[in-house]
Amino acid sequence: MSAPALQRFDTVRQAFHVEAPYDLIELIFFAYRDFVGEADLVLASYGFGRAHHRVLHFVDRLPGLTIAELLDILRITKQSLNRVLRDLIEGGFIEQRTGVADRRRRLLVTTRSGEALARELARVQSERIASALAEAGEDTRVAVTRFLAGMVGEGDRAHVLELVARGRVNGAHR
Amino acid sequence: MSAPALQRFDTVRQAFHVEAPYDLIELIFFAYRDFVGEADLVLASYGFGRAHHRVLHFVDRLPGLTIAELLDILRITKQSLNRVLRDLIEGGFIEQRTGVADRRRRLLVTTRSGEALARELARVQSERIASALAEAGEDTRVAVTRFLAGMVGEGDRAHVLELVARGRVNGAHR
DNA sequence: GCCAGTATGTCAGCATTGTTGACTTATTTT
DNA sequence: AAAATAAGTCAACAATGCTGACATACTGGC
Repeated sequence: MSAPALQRFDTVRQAFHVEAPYDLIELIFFAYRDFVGEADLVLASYGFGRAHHRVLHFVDRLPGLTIAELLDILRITKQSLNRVLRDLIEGGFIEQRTGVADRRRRLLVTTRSGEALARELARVQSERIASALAEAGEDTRVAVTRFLAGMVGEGDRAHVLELVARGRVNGAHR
Repeated sequence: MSAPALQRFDTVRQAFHVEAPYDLIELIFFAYRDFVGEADLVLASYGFGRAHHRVLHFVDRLPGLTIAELLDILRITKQSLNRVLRDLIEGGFIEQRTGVADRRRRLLVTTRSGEALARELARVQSERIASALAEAGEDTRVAVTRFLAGMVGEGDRAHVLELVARGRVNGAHR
């Protein structure tokens, strides 16, 4: 919708007292809370937190990821990243390799145990997603995927969709 | 699905190398990041954070909420809640009233400016949801609602759905 | 009316994960 | 050789979780 069109819509919405989708706002909160909460339990037994999960997940999905790319995905500072990355490297879950074309770069890859943990976390979350999709009806998946993509900021959406697709390809090749 | 049925499903899944829904796992991360990120910008101009948003939101939606109920919704400790609640009360966004039936209880309600801020935040988030739904096709809403409800932990789902419904009723009455 | 239980508030300390700012090192590009 | 880039590090701080301990006010049962 264009900007003027949005303004007209807004006027109409106010005139008719269209209610905000409070049910969805709240369900997003509760769904996310439980979605990440279950993984947190697994992580806690390794002494890790959510930040470690995010790093491990994307390194597993995008092997050879550089620090700069990871910072861009997570939108945190390198100081924040370094803390959790150090934990993962010292724990033997992630390894750094020096870039070939550019030796300044650190290419991140999971070790065997890093991959195992990443997959275990993905499995837990997958099961919750699968059961939610099953309850909602299997044709729900396309709708949900499109909805979630639409929730991503417009400026970032193309990039995010490209990353998600890149992850799929890598995943299929391993 | 029953537990033995899930085990059989798992065996089949492994045998056929069924991929986890990595696209959805990642889209949930990116969608949530941007969904709350936009509200964070508004909150920052008031000197508030996400924790304040959650408290303000539920007090606005469920006027007369008690501390105990709020703790149950947010799943945090009373010490954590008290810090942000104090900020909101001192800032004049939330008021406490003594319970009538039970004078130990503190019934929480938003002030005029608290209501205004809560509605402003809800408006920002509503617009993102509305545009995501519009892009995905309007019939998506039912599917997304069911999916999100299915993502909530089973033990909590009935309670969550009741809360969401209660909020709607109150909202219509104001 | 007393007493156990409940609802709330508060102090102190700590962990995780985010931030800014400043600076270093290694490497590539110009 | 100089400038730009990729990454690492130190120090300090903020937001938001946590545990444990204890205080206050009120209710409900006996």
